[in-house]
Amino acid sequence: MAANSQFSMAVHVLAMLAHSGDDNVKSECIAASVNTNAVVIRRLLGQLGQAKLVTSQTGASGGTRLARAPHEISLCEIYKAVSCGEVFALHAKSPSQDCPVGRNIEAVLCNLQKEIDKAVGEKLGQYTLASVISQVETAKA
Amino acid sequence: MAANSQFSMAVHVLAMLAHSGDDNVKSECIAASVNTNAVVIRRLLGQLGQAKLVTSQTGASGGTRLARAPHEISLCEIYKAVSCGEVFALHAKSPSQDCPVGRNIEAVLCNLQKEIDKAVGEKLGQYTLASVISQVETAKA
DNA sequence: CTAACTGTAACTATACTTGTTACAGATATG
DNA sequence: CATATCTGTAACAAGTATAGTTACAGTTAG
Repeated sequence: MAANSQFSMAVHVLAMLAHSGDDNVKSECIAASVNTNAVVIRRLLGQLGQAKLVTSQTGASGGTRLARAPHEISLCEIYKAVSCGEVFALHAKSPSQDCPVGRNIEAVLCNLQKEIDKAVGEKLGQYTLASVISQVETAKA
Repeated sequence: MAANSQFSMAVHVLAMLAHSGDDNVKSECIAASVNTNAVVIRRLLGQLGQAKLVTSQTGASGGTRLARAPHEISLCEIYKAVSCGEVFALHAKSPSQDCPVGRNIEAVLCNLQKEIDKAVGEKLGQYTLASVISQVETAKA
C-alpha cells in the first residue's frame, strides 16, 4: 500500500462531514466508513485542519466538523491541503553537467512540472465539495 | 528514492537520442548523462521500445535510436509509455458499503480521476520532444 | 471526578523505485 | 568463424513512503 490515496480519503471524509451538517463527527465514525484506523483519519484531519477546512474539538462529545460551507471548498484546496506532491518527480540524482542535454534538461522539466500542476489545480478548481456531494446523491438514486 | 522519476528520465533519454540523430546510442553513454546505472536505462528503453518510440539493436555496435522524428513524439505518449500511474490513487481498501457516502464515493472519485488524467494528457499533448529540445537549446544560450 | 474524545509519537508491515551484479543471447568486425 | 561488444532480463539489496497499530498525554462535557 504505497500509492497515495490521501486525496481520495480527504474527499471522502469531507463529504461525510458535510453530510453531518453542524454536528461533531468522531474519528472512529469516519474511520468506519473509510474502512481504516481512526488514527489514520485523525492524521488526515490534522492536515485538513491546518488548511482551515475543518475544525476539531477535543474532549468528551468532541469531534470534527466543516469549517466552511461545502460550496466554498474547492477540490483544489483539498488537493493542496494533503500535499499529494507532484504529478511526476524530477531526477533523483542531478544529471551530468558535462552533457549538453543533461545540463539543461532539469530546468525544462521543472517548468513543465509547474505547468502540469497548474493544469491539475485548475481542473480540480472546477469542482467543489458541494458538487461532489450532489454526484454522490444522484448516484444513490 | 521512492518518487517516480521515470517520466523525467524518459524525456531526458529521448532528448539525448534526438540529439544523436540516426546513430545508435549505447545504454552506458545515456546512463552517464542521466547519472545512473546502465541497467536502469535499459529497463526504461524497454518500455519506450514497447511504445514504439525507440528501436534497439543488440550485438556489437548496437544501441538505441528514435523510432520517429522528434516532432512526431508528444510528451503525452512518453507519459503513457512509462505508465507513471494516476495523479492520485483511489482508496486502498473499499469504503464501507453501509455508509451512504462510502457506498457511492468511489464511483465519483473514479470519474474525477479520469478527468484529471485527461487534463494532464491534454496538457502534455501540447508539447513534443522537438519542443523540449528547442527549450534545451535556448536555455544553453 | 470521570468517561470520552483528539493529538501525536513510535513502531511495524508492506510495497514501490532504484541500484547493482550476473549472465544469456545477438551481432558487427576482423 | 571467433571474439569483443552490446542489449535484455532476472534476481536481489537498499532506501523510502504510505498505511496500520498501539500507547498515552491532554482536553472537555456532564
